[in-house]
Amino acid sequence: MAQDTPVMISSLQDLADLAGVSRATASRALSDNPRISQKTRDRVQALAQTHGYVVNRRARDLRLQRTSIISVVFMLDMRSKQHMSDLFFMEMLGAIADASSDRDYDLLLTHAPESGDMDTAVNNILQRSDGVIFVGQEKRHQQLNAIAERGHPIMVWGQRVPGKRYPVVGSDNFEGGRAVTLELLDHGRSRIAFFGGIDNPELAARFSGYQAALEERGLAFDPQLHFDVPFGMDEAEAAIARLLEQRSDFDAVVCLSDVMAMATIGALQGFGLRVPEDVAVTGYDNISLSAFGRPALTTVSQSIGMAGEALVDGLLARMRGESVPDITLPAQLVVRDSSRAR
Amino acid sequence: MAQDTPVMISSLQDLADLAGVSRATASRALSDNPRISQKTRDRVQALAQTHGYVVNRRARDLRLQRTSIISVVFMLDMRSKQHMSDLFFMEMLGAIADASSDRDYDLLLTHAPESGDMDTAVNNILQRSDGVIFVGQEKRHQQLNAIAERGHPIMVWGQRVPGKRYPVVGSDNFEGGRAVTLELLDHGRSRIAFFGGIDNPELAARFSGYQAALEERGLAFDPQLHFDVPFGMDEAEAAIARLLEQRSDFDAVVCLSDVMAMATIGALQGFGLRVPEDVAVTGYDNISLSAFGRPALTTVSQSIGMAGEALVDGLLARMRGESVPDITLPAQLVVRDSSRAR
DNA sequence: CAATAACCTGCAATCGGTTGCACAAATAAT
DNA sequence: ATTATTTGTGCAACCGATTGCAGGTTATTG
Repeated sequence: MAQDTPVMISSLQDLADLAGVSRATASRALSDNPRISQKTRDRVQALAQTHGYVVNRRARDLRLQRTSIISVVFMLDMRSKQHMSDLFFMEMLGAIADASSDRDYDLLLTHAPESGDMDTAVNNILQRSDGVIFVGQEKRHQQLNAIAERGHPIMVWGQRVPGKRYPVVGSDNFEGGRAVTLELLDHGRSRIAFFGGIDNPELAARFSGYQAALEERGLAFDPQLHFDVPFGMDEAEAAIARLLEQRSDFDAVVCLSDVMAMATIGALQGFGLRVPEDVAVTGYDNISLSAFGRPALTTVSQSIGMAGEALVDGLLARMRGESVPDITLPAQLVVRDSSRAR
Repeated sequence: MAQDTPVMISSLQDLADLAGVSRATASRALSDNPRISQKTRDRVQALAQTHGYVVNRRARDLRLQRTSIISVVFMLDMRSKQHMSDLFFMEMLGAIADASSDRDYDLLLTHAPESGDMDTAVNNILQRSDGVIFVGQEKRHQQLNAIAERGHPIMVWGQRVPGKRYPVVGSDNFEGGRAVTLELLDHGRSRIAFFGGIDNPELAARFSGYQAALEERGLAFDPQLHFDVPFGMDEAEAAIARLLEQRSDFDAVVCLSDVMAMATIGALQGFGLRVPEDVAVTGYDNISLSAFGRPALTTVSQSIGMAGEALVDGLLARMRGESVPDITLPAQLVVRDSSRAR
């Protein structure tokens, strides 16, 4: 169990001494610099290996004028109570963490500044890290543009909005909204409500997809069937319950998130309606819990794992000064019980 | 003086030049060193303020032989498929992130090494950070002891196991298990099953609480009613479904986690049993979704926010060389519909 | 007015690496 | 054998802070 480790080495100097070379040579040997003979390189590297030497990243970073840290900022809309507990964000964080750790970058979690003072907050963040990934663009589009224009490397998870100056990775929200609506339309539903605010670009795109689907099937969009339901579960369920007392002239509901869909199902059932027999419900995000409700949730899967990688790789490219194309990941319909009576 | 010059200052040297003092004096002025006259301190600090100067943490850390980073390691049991998507861990991460950011430490997320080679992994982690918070001790108790004995600052979210050499913060798992069982017993249930493996100290403590409650009410513990259900939702639901085909001679189920409880409710309902009328179900963790299932979940709340603070503060104390007492946070019963027929 | 104490401030070393440049040794060309 | 190349290493400056120690002012005292 105790593998006999020889001398404990902590600095490059120690390693150099041990190898009988200078610090400079040792450094180059470790980084496979071709100017160092193969023999020396091998010897130094072997020595480093057996003595468990690893470079001090802070020292290296200091010299190289970088930090080896990527910041992640979640742009949550506090007002609407959408917060970290929204599982989608958590799963996204996991994906980004995996990707950045693979690429030898540390991850720094940061709050989005609640109020408007984004600038100083972002400056602080940038001083501590080499680049920033923003998850969600919310209504901060202008601020993101300003940051990008100052030349700071950033990537954004979000939607391609016109006039943006930063690269985004996003899923095809339009297509997702369209697909889920078509699924309902093509299985006998005709009065399809849409639950959720559309006050940010991603949500607006899903809403457009919903409208497009209706149109494709020759149905007119009825503004009465769009309800601005808050994101938080508590508020959502209460709001939906209130809504149901006034009207229930729909046979399906497209929800903006899985969490909201679960709240909706709860409210419907509490109101004595059966899902999906009386009202079909669909979610969005395909969070891991969505398969386990009663009924299991029909939803749209965003490729979160791919998103994490694309965001991190894109950011690294930005840091190298390269330009990065926008990426749209496929949104995939996942059909489960909540949309179809068996 | 009162003239604002938006000169961008990046190094301490710049600031010193601007103030007409040496780097040394500027450094001391910023840290309120009493050896610097009040007048000079004020002037330098004001200058730093107006020019938006902030120290380069990497440089400072290098000099001070530290990193200003706290690592968090989630000790997930990969075998049992309990993973990051378990919401409890996510909420815990959020709490730790908040606490450490308040204290000006960055957070480094790390995977627990899947296999046994914990030592080198931990060495790597420790080289990058000043201390480590382990969330969950699993079966790694010995390894944690070894790390602590080598003098590395660590804190563990877990249970006070005998012979441990590291400080823990945990919730009162015994009391939580006891409380939830008593709740069931005192509302008419008598054949109470226990779902979940007890192969780590925290879970074992909950199980002990369950047994203790039975005993208090004069009931014998029936080993037949303990089922080792896997943690992952897919596996859990499948396992429970299989189980139900063989037997259902119980009127209540105590589950080890909320996620597992949701799976259980799904399986029961799928089997045609009503919850809570036929079988009452309780969870553990009080994750934010637990209030919204049908029925809403009776569960035990662990004070995650407090836990995050206690873990971070404890770790900082360890880093200062202080000794830290174990902390047990209260486990609070949260009664909802899943345990009581209305 | 000179001597001593009390205060401020700056010099320079240090943390642990990376890298431009100079130089010595080995090899190739004349 | 001498000069021109190539090749392998080392010297020393640098990244941006902190801090022990010495030195220069000013205030206090005899």
